[in-house]
Amino acid sequence: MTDKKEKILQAALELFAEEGFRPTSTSKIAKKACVSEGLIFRHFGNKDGLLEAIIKEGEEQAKILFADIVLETEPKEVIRKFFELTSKFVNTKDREDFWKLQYKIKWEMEIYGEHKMEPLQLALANAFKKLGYEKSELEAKLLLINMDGLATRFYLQKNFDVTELVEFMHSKYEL
Amino acid sequence: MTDKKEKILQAALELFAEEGFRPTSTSKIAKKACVSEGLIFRHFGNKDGLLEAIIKEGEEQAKILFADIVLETEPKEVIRKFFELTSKFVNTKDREDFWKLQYKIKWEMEIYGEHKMEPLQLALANAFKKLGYEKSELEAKLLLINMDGLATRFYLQKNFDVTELVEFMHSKYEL
DNA sequence: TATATTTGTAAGTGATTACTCACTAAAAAT
DNA sequence: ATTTTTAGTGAGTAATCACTTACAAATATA
Repeated sequence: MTDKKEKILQAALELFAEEGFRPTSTSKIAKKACVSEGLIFRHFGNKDGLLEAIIKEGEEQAKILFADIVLETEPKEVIRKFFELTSKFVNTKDREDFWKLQYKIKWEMEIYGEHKMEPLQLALANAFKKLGYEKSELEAKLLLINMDGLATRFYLQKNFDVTELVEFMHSKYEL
Repeated sequence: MTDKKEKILQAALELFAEEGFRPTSTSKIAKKACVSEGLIFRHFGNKDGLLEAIIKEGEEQAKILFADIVLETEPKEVIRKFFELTSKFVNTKDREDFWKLQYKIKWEMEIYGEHKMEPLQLALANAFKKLGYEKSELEAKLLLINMDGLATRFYLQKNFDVTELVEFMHSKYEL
């Protein structure tokens, strides 16, 4: 990975997260990254290839975050760690940009990618089952949907207080 | 409102909902509506004016849907009618397109427009208070966030069963 | 019926789009 | 040391973008 290639990825991540994929032109990315426009196509083939590279890189990080939850056996800890995720989504500017991009892409391309959340959903359902919840699968589904709603607000509504609501949500479970 | 003007609005609504605002070209709208491209600018000034006209038209319908909930005094009925909204969002192809567009626009333009939901949130908070809920405002906020998550899944995930989850959510309240 | 206004079109406009091409400079491999 | 491969550039490309303009047809008003 050369220095300029990394600069392209960084600039593209920021611009895609800010303005979306299609509205961001390759010339703008090149300008921000201080490289020639042609270099983008040398390294990534086309604009879609650039997006793929960004998503692939981010998914590696996501796997690490998810692994900690999925490998947890203590049910209460599974729930707790899940809620802890919300703060990790906005740990760094890069991570915040990446997750914002994920949602932007979802709405722009109209693909949800539910399979990526499957291990997380299974881990949650199992935890709820252990805790004696009746409809553990639905409980897990609902929790994931809550996160989608939370993300929607967090990324789109200015001055939205996440922690207040996360704590409230957390308190609703008998832990 | 001439026949062709309405055809433009209809075509634009469908295309904006499908592909988003900026990625949809005025020439494509004109082609779908079977009118000359110039007519779009005659009637709506520019592309933004066309979007405004669509949103304005849809908001009139939204007000009617919301009024039924806000004017309800029986707390249990307020909650019930709120959950009933989910089915009304997908009553007709036009309505489904409009609400899908609303969310697409949110992510494309990065504005949430929380003020539009304020009367609904107040009505819900009041209902929860009457029902003896401790943190009624947070309860109302959470319910609206649930709807955002539900919408995200419904519009983006194929074969997603809304009613199953809506019923489950509904059952969680002591009604 | 004559005039004025609105509705509509076809053919443009310059700017921008994703992407290519011909070319150099540097690094790696032989 | 020489060849080959990679990294990088700058000036192109045709297509498409939102939008304009000049003009015709339809409609409303007098």
